[in-house]
Amino acid sequence: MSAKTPHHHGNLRPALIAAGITVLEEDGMAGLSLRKVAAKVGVSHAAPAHHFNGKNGLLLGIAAEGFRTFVKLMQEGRDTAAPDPQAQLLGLCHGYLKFADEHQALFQLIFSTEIKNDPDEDLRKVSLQAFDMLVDTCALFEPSPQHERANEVMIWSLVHGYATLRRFNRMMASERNVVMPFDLILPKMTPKAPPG
Amino acid sequence: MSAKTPHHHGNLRPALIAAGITVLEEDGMAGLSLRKVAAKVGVSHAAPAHHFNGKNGLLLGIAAEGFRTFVKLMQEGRDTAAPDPQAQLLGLCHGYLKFADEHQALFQLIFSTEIKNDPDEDLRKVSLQAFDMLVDTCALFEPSPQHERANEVMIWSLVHGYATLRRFNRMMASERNVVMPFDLILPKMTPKAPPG
DNA sequence: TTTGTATTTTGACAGTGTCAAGTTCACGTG
DNA sequence: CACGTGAACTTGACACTGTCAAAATACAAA
Repeated sequence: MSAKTPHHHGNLRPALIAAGITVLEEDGMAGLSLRKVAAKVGVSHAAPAHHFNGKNGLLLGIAAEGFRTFVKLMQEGRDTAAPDPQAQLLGLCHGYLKFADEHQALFQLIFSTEIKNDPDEDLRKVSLQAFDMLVDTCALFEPSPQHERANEVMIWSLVHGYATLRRFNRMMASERNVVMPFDLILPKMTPKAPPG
Repeated sequence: MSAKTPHHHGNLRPALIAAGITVLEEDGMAGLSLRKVAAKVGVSHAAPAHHFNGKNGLLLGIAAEGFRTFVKLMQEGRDTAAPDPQAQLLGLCHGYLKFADEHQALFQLIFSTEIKNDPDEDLRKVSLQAFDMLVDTCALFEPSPQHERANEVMIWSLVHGYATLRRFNRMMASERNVVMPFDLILPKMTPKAPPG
């Protein structure tokens, strides 16, 4: 249980994840290598593989960390919004879009199939946390008469697709730039309790 | 202009793209390498790089081909649907989802930022073609009073997000599997001409 | 045939992930 | 205090990757 610097470096795991995120945001997914991360932290080239059981493990660790800031931004979006359901939902979505904008590589990574999701309980836990935020916010509204979860699926699909579309549109850099304020395409749902 | 087998192999470019797609759908993005594609076609390891100006070029070629079958499936979705606007839009979306389901790696590739979009005119052209299909189908409906393109953006966001969400949900394999028929979350829009 | 040009091959290089074997350190037990 | 014992890390090697320059090949035109 002692938490003093144990060996040459110390607690490598979090340092490697942090360095990995830095490399990812600087050089993108293609520039992320175990050896570069190792060099950035100042350890030998094979050290990361030992801690994460291969590159996939490092990606899992980075993705879990990415989900954490994802959840954090969505929470901040809600916290800074008015308490009525519509504003809460809009705030959540703004946090979602902020994450997609400011952490493009992480956003792509956490929704990527490049990672083989081993029984990494941490990642699954924090990803369900993100989904829970959405479910909780949608619970402020009347459920769709057609399907109990239709609201969640619709909102998540909308915001996720919109975030990806914006990225893609910017990437293609066509003259047809159709990005618009997100609340313009948010559907109307009836809140459970009147806003006051 | 002569199209006889010119050299050792012949028209390598399309063969390499086809092999690349095969490798991609079998081994995923991680297993796709220039050398493997070259071996599959039966040429030397450096031949692909010459035709595509590096790996990124091959990815551009594969992505363009992916967009073509993407457009094809959406077109088929419309063709096999009733002529009224709602059925046409639903058919288009079913083609969209079919592509995402049956060509997962391609779907991920064409919406990925891993590709540096050089002035590859072919890719941009065919990607705009896909967007046009959506615009044309949405043109069967009254435009949103708030913004001229709100319908397109909303529909594309919805269907794209839904496709990704399904993939992600399946990947995470949580007990919370919320996939449902897509038409349940399609918003109501008023068609321009009465269906008949 | 000769020339010319596009196509393909060959060989080399640095960088990658992974594995096996070694080294170094902290720590608990005698 | 000496001593192992095990975890953290290093070292060295291997196969594989993308890229490049130079050579060899094949076809078209003259």
